[in-house]
Amino acid sequence: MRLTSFTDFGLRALMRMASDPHRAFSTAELADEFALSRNHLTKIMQRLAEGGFVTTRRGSGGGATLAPSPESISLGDVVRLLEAGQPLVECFATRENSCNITGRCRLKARLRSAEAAFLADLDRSTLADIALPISQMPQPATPVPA
Amino acid sequence: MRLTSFTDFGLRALMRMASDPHRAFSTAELADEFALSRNHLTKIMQRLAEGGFVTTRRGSGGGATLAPSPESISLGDVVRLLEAGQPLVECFATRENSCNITGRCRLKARLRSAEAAFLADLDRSTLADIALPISQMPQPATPVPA
DNA sequence: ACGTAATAAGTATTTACAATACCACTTATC
DNA sequence: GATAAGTGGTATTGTAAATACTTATTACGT
Repeated sequence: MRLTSFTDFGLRALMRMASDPHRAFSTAELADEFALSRNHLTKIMQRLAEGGFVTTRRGSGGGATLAPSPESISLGDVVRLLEAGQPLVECFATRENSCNITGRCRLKARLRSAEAAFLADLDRSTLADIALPISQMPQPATPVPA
Repeated sequence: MRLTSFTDFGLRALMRMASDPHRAFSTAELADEFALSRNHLTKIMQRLAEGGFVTTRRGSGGGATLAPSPESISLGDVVRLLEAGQPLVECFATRENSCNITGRCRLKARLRSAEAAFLADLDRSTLADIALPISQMPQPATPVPA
């Protein structure tokens, strides 16, 4: 049972951004914190922007900012967005799956139920509950003045 | 959010075997039903055997048989076994993970809780609840007599 | 009873594929 | 012109699966 790294990093980014909801965070800054390539994180941010969780702005002073308030974003909603199109098991995916007992299978319904329970549990928390205050962040490497 | 194919096929195999709990199923037979290579399924069966869910016997007339009764095997237990060592997110895996906020992170606990909710929901069902009667199986290719 | 053939699990190695991540480059905004 | 998001392509890694081979056990013919 595994979430994609997209979801993992997406949650971390939002957790970080929730600590200062009106500030714009550049992908460069966050990527540096996560020790991840900036372009890779950019793609994750795009998904978050598509989902309406953040707004992005180019250019100087730009970056990504939380769109709604941290209290109004449930963890379940974030996971639903980022895990969209990620089937729990193969037969959840397409109508053209290899399972030849679709329709008679009583396992599928149980798995769906469990998945729903997972998300429902996450819905009990919002970004506000997990915001990571900046004071608790590890010290960034001090930029050496030239 | 995804289960490994190991878990997927393992559940399918058990579901199938639960329909006739005392019969020995050969990996060849089940692999054929699932359109999967026999050796691959063998590895899955080995894991199920290690976990005590089935017993295997070599040689003619051998195969895998459900060890306990279907009623006493909860779906949660099967998933726990087959997904063992499969971290929900990276930071669940090793102490040497890349996340530098371990300890202060409040996300982790929420994810653990959700994972537990997932398994708890599965625990509400047993193999007996999902057994697929043989009469409902698709017709196997008729063996041509020589 | 014994030896042999057939059945079936177990093991090792390799291959294919998708997820992950990086790099080079482009576009927009201050 | 400097900053920062966005895009396309490519390498890498890890999972999934197949192939080829080995070992164990039963059944059956003599």
